[in-house]
Amino acid sequence: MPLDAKTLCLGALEAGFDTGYDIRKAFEDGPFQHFQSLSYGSIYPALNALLVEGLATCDVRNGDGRRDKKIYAITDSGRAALKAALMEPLAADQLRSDTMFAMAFVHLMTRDQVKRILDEYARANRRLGEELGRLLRDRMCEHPGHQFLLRLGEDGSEMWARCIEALRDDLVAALDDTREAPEAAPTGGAAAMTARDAPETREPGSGSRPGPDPHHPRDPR
Amino acid sequence: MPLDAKTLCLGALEAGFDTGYDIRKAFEDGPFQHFQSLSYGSIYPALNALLVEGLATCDVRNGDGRRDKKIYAITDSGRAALKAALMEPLAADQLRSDTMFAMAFVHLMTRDQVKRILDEYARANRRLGEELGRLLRDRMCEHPGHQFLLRLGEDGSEMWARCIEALRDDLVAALDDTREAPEAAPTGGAAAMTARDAPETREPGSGSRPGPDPHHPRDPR
DNA sequence: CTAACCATGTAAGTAGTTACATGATTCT
DNA sequence: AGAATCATGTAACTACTTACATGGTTAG
Repeated sequence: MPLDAKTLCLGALEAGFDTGYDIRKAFEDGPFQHFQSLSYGSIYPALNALLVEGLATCDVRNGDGRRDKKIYAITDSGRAALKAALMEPLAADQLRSDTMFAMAFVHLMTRDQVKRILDEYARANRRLGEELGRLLRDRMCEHPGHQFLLRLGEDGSEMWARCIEALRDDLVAALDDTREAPEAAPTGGAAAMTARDAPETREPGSGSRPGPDPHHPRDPR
Repeated sequence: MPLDAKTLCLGALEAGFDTGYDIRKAFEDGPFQHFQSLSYGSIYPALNALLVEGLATCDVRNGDGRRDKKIYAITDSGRAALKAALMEPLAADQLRSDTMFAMAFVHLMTRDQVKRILDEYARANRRLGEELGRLLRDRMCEHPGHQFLLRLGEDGSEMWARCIEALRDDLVAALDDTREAPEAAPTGGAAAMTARDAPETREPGSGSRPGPDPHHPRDPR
């Protein structure tokens, strides 16, 4: 079973996000953005439930004039509950990618449309990677867990973008072939194969392909 | 807006899955498994809606003795509707990874638990990659779109697994450091406390991360 | 002989999201 | 002046999932 809103909020509190507003930001632009999502409508009720169950406490700060601010904090039993939730088997990842689904129907699109979609998609992934990287470096992250999270987000996004770009050209080429030369083309051939091989052949070093190469000049300091 | 159940079914029909049962398999074990999910409760109503709207037709096969089988087929206007859906801006990918979220709280876990979770996670991803690869090769896929989908799924999963493995060892090492060298903690609450401390103690000099080679020996093979 | 597979469907439940209501403050 | 940010909360809605109901067929 996937982690529910309460557990997610507990985690956010443990991570140092201490108001409803702040928690939402953690899931919107913060360290969790790539891996979970949660909106106000889930957060505030969850927070109240945590209070009732004694898993969190709340300290109301009078914000002179502006709306009162509720500072939440996780309790020991809250931390125990979080721990317990992490102990039991974690649900498998769930991905939903309309773009990838759409790619199953390239035959209904123009070459240019396919190219545009894929370019945009790769760019979006790269942007995400950069944002996570910035997050990692800007507020220099003490926390090994957070570092891990952000690095993986960064590396994963970057690599996914490279994958897309690597196979994009093959796809577009194949499209041209099947459309312009519906019969003859043996195709797929060279370009496709080289890209294809990379992942499984444990080639020594030659392949410049989409291989995992998270070697960004990560701040060797 | 994400693609709805109707559009997803339309796509499955276009891809050649022609019964409700078959469509579910396409999302469960088939080419879409990695990118979308859909269950009976959505599929059958969607299929009926498509019939009503003239986007699909249905041919009832009498399965002597066994339950009748309904063979669906996409119509021209169905194909047009699918095409139209793919034309308008596609929703961004949405990932939900409880495992990655959990990694933000490694300080609440034992070293071995972290290792176990990560190993299992990497293995699961690798399995998925292999399954998609098998799918790609077994029923040799004519279709450029399907090929693209399966290849990306395969490569992506494999690479993600590698990423995990590459950063896993660093994480575990960092964990050992911060835990084993807590400045002379009196330790009232045993292991839990020492683990707890890590995040806020802004460790002064040392830095758990030795500068050189922050990650992945990167496949020195 | 039992488990898994084939095959369709529905009703009830779930867990969320969206949009709204409210309002001060700070940036452009 | 207007937009964005800070800040909390709720009610209505939505779109799906789960579990059930049904039952023949095939493989171990």
